[in-house]
Amino acid sequence: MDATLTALAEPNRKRIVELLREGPQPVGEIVVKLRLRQPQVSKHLRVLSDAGLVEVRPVAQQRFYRLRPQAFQELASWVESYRRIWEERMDRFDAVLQDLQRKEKNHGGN
Amino acid sequence: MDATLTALAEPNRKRIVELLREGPQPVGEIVVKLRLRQPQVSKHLRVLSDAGLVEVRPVAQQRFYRLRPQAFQELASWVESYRRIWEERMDRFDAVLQDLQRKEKNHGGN
DNA sequence: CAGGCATATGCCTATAACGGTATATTCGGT
DNA sequence: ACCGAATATACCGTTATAGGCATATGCCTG
Repeated sequence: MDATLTALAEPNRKRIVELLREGPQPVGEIVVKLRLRQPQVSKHLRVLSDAGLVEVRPVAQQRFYRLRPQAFQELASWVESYRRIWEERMDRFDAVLQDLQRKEKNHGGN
Repeated sequence: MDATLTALAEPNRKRIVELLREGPQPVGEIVVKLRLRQPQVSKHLRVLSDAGLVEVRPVAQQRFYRLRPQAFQELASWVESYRRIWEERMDRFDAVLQDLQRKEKNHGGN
């Protein structure tokens, strides 16, 4: 998860990922479509690959990269774990705070 | 979205976010629970705040931070946009590749 | 209004990571 | 076996960012 987030945080890497949504692509095509230098693309793909976000399939001397569904499932379920945050009525901020205050005063703090 | 991902990519920042899942906390409590120095916590909170991931509410000289539901909703829906990736049968990697190859050969490539 | 908390900010240093260019590697075709 | 295409790796310089420490700011209490 950590690696996933780090990988996606880099703008060009995120662009690559978004491009790959269209389907598997060889490195050279990514280079052209995103106007990046080939070595940078290879490096970014390396990071994405280490993070488990993409995988490769060699075809002749080309290497096709595609997204790895599993990584996105995991990311999705991590984000889901925050669902309660926004489903529980969170606009009661002040009420919650007053609660906390009260508890502190009562028994000398947590 | 970019800012969101960058913010979450930093390990200590992610820790803060996960801690805040338990509810709003003043800076000092985060400092203690996560064993970080106060200035770093303030700085990380600044970044999280700029990214819209958290918001503050001052109470006396304390400042309570809490997660901002909206940010997580947006993150969730970004991840959701990848759902088709894993719902479409993606194990047909090779088939897809053969398709691509064919097209290239036929009309001199895209 | 002085003193003390809680938090934020400024400045510095170190390190990680990106981009650039050159080069190595792998594989297919002749 | 050699050559060229596609991709990966190595090395370098630069920059962004995190951590550390000192200090400023805001607010409550006596």
